[in-house]
Amino acid sequence: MQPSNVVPPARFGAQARLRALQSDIMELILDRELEPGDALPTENELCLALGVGRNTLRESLKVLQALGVIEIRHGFGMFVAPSNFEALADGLIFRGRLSLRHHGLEARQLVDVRHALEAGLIGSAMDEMTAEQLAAVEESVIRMEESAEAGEAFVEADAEFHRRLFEPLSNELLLNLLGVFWKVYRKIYTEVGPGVEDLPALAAVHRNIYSAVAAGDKARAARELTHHFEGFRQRIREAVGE
Amino acid sequence: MQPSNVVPPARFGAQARLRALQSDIMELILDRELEPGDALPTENELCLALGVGRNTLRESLKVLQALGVIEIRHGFGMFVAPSNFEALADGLIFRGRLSLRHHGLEARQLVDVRHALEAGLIGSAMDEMTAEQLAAVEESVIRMEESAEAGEAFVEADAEFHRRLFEPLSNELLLNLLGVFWKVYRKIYTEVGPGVEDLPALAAVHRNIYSAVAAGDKARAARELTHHFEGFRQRIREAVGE
DNA sequence: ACCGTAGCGGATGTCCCATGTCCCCCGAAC
DNA sequence: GTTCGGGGGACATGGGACATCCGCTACGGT
Repeated sequence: MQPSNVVPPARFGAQARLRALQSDIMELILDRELEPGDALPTENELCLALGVGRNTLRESLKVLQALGVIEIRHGFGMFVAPSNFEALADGLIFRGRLSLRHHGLEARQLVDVRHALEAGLIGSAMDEMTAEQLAAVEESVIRMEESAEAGEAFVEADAEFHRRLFEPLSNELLLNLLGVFWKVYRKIYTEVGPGVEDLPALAAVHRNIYSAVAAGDKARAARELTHHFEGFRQRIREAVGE
Repeated sequence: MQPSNVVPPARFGAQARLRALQSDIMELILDRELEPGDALPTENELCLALGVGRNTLRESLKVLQALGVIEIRHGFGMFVAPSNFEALADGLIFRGRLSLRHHGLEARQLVDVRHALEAGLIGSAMDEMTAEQLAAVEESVIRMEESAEAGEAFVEADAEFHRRLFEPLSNELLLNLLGVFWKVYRKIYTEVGPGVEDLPALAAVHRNIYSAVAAGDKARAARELTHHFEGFRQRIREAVGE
């Protein structure tokens, strides 16, 4: 009936079996040479093919959906999906917020990871940056400055600035990862941040980063990025130190 | 029937509702001030508290488990978990393998991300490294060399080497992330790798990295790491170019 | 002939229930 | 005091029923 890959003697841990089922589904996608965008078999067909019940199957399917492996469209079908890190961000944000209730260790580590990523990569990004890309970065800075002058927050321009900074690496996966940490940072920021932000100062920090990049001074660019994060680390310490 | 926080007019996408449920569960953990290791309410209690059926709840729960937010122990209960990136690695490995069927773009990007992480962080790690930690790194290299001489593969020593290299940063989260990319790299490596590995050469590469670190030469350390990855990028190109 | 809409079929979403499995706890026996 | 085994609670799995949604098609009006 089934390929014999089902339920050894159930002697394995339940957790391992669920992971095995996820692997089986991914293996099936690879075996059938499905490409992103292609439809998967229906739930019932998968139940039969994998020899598990619909509930069990759906639990694995949902996990794969959260991991961005598949996309599920209600009433239509399931498809191999392009990358999607949304769920990862949510999980990390949760961990950061959870840690803020204690000593904020993980929150600081999350910020440190973003810091390490950006400071470590800025040099390579500068090597590859074209004049157009540099101009795009400055455009984001200008939008920040305009917003700051008008007293408006500039979340969007901030995200764009950092994205454009690393676009020259032309690594979509890396940009997604940086985007995740940007989002995590942003969330932790609003959690521990002060009621009012010093918008002009924040815009100035980005202006400094830009000018270091424009000058081709990698060491200074990394240093300016460090400033960008250092103040925030301090604030976390204060927030949990109370 | 249910508390009324359910299904506005069901006008929302199904995907969004599932994500909202996950958020609700995480909010509930934060509200009740549960710490890692604490037990969550039972499934039935959560069903009542959140106003959803058990299956729907379980699908969200499994996602949170995969994200490392909670830990489910069969027959005992559910608990707030320490970080766990296992599922993330599986998802990334899948994407890499999937891309190898075509042009290997994502596989190369995955390797590039690991490269960028390690090369970008090695400098900071060297700043913080103590003599004991340096000795531990060399110990891993020696184990590699011994294994290579005996003609045995050294997967474990390899993982340990890279982990010890970045332990000085004392950022558990970052080490987990690097561990994920190590695992992804390893998997892609065995997928496209040659039947036989040049073990002595591989050990020598690590020896070179170590000596650059021991000498305190950051630029050379980053360069040696680049060598470590460059050959592999080439092999991916060959594997998909055939 | 064209277009808008109502209806149909199929697939996923949600839920409940029954049964299997596992784990911790505690009491009894040694 | 230690060990073994039963009990009870909690999760795991499977199946079925019904709700909901989506894309397609066929009908009817213009």
